[in-house]
Amino acid sequence: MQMSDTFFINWTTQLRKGLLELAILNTLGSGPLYGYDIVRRLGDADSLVINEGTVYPILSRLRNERYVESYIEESSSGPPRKYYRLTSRGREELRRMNEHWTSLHGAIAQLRKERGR
Amino acid sequence: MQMSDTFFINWTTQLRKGLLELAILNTLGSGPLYGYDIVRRLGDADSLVINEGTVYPILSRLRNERYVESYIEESSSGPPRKYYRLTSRGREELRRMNEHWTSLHGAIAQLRKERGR
DNA sequence: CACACTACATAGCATTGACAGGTAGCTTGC
DNA sequence: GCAAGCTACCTGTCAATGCTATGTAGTGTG
Repeated sequence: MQMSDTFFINWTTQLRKGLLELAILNTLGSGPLYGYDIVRRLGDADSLVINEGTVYPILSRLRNERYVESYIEESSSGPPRKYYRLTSRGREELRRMNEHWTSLHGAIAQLRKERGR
Repeated sequence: MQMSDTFFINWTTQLRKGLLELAILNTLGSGPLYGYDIVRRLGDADSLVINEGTVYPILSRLRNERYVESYIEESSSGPPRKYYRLTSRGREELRRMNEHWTSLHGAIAQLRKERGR
């Protein structure tokens, strides 16, 4: 790591745009989760560390689009939790997004291979 | 394709942020290119189609960071071309960016796998 | 000699992620 | 019973990037 990494840091921030939506939907693929839990789950991967101020706006957008739906559930320890669950609409959209993501990844891989064509 | 694809289209746009920089640097990995040529080369991949209004600002930024340098060359057909070439600094940065990209891809792949853990 | 294509460049707009800050419930210790 | 700390959710402001539209100009073609 260098001292003046402004460019790199900024770049990684930009790269997350859109990607976080995909990441969150994919975590919800394994079952309902609440916001704070998503933060922790994404935090397992260094490159996806996130905080609450970032996750809630995304969840709101996803709910507005009806890709997820939410319901409140009491917690035995701590305040009540708002769980988010994929709708079938959301599952369909996620499938489509994962496809696009795969295509993007393939395109980049192709460019890297073409070195010296 | 549906009628109200606003979300999906918007999402793909966001996903390109940062990614285009990586794509462009990777195309330059195979040798100097001029802007218009980069537009065509990226256009080979559906998911990376780009136009001039997008590529030139990016090239400017990359030059400001001294990741690329440019030189003018006359063309036998058409106006003179401004070629861009990776600097060694740029090559180093590209290596680092590709690493980060790989890590991100791995993280998403992991989340997709965890379905039903 | 108008039209199309090549080639570069800039301005304004929309969207998203980061950070800071705010509200409130629950648990633990004193 | 109450202060401190953790859990949990939410909002506002800011910065950065990509998109569209637009402009300029050189070269080739019917």
